[in-house]
Amino acid sequence: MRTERRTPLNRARVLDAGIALADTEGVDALTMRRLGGTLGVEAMALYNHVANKEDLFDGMLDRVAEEITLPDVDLPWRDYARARAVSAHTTLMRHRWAAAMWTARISLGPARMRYMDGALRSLREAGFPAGLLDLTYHAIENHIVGHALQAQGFPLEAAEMTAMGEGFLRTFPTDRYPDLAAHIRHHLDHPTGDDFEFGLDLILDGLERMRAVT
Amino acid sequence: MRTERRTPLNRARVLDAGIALADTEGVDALTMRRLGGTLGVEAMALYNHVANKEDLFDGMLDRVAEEITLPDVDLPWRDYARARAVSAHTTLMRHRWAAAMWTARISLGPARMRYMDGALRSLREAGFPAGLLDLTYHAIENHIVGHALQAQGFPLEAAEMTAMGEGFLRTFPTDRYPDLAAHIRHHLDHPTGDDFEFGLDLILDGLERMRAVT
DNA sequence: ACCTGAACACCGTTCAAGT
DNA sequence: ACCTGAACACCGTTCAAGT
Repeated sequence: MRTERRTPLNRARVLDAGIALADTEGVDALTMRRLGGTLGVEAMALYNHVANKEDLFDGMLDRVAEEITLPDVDLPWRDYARARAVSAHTTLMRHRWAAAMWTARISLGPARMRYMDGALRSLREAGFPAGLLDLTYHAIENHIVGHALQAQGFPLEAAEMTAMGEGFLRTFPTDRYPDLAAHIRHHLDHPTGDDFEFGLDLILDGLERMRAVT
Repeated sequence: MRTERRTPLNRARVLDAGIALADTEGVDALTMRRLGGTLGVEAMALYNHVANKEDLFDGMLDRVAEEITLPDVDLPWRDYARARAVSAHTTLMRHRWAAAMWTARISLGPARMRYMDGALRSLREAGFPAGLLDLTYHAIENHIVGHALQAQGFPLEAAEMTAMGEGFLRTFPTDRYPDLAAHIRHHLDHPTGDDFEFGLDLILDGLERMRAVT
């Protein structure tokens, strides 16, 4: 049985395979050799399509950014900000490894530039003055990334989550840290965790109030 | 010239050396061999004091948590939350590598447990009901971590920052992303970035309002 | 143009051996 | 009790060589 010669690699296929590997096995499992393996190719072949591992991550990140739905530019700023934040949040939940790189990397691809520029434009057109605008943008963005990073510590499956928590609480010094114990128990009872939109609306409400004043 | 026999290693010295190395050279430069080198010891000797690299990071993180000043428990919740958030923020700015691990790791040492338990206790005693309390805690925490992660992408020195930005803007498609370009320019003009407290107060104000209602 | 083999300078970690 | 040498199974990356 002869294995068919695969269609030649290209950058997009390398990036997508990288995302798939990081999604399923974790970002630590993403090595050039393993990534090559999933594509039926030696590790060195990847260097024809990405400059190095940094460039690979930057490319993966921008491809993730493409998955974020940018709202209609004519929406009121609050609806625009809310819709884009929710979409960014959903996307980062699908690709949890991306959270730690999301704002920490300076290198921006076109999709991330569109994302940022659109958000900033919406705020400016809503009348946020220069200084407040940048603070506003970061307040929202920090919440998105902070939440995604927090979610990273938890397993994806609810059952797995419960098992982890039970084992955790068994050895936990509940009497010394009663409030923390209650907090952990709360996480076990509410594994879905819709607290993203709670914090988001808190921020958006505050921003609307500030905008009205200035 | 004979080198004096050093006082034997212990866990605290290993952790502190790890923090110092990560602070100065970046977390990627923190390898067991290099860390051993800074302590005048072979890499393998470290395994007498930390179980493995995971354990090393967990230990370092808890030592960082010790640097956070926990406010007086008798303070009103808003003052407590604000003081602890500002102290956590200052600490994470000193140890930027810690941001990505801060909430993503489940393994908690005693210092982080004290930090979390104290924060949760203050909110509970202020009358936040069970459900709201956990949302509140995360809203604040997400902001701290989100901001720290965002700061990670920027160099520490103002001069270095300006140089980076100038080079960045030179090749930047300003006409295609005018609002993003303005945002970057804003970052260059305000390298200090006191936007942490802006977002923090936004959240705290919103929380106080919710607490008053319930 | 794209891929591979061999090689280099690293990693984390184990373990028997030293003091 | 603490440290080391040697070793193992990996890394990212370069480069000459193959098709």
